[in-house]
Amino acid sequence: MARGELLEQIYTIVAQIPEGRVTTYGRIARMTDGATARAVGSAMGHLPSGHDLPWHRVINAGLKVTEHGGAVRQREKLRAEGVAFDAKGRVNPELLWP
DNA sequence: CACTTGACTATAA
DNA sequence: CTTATAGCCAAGT
Repeated sequence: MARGELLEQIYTIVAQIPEGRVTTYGRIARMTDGATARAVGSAMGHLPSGHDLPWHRVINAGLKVTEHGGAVRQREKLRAEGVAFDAKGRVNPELLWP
């Protein structure tokens, strides 16, 4: 399995996340054939300009948005899709996409 | 090629 | 709750 295909799998999976739902880096990694959570995070951080992936629906294992440069914008997008956060900034586990 | 940096996670103390 | 360790990968320098 070529290395670049893992990224392709990651992009494909992220593109499948339904609106209003979320998933984690680790889950995506498990869905691919060999990628790791770190690889998924790296992929999200190196997304080429002009992409159409719902990157904002990918959160960390703690069901929270990882603090990074676009975290605020990410929360806004999720909020706009109807994703609610609790007092600790955590997302409802029921919104997890398999 | 080596080294660093960063949207990760599980485990232990 | 926090730190620390270890394992992990991609892209940039």
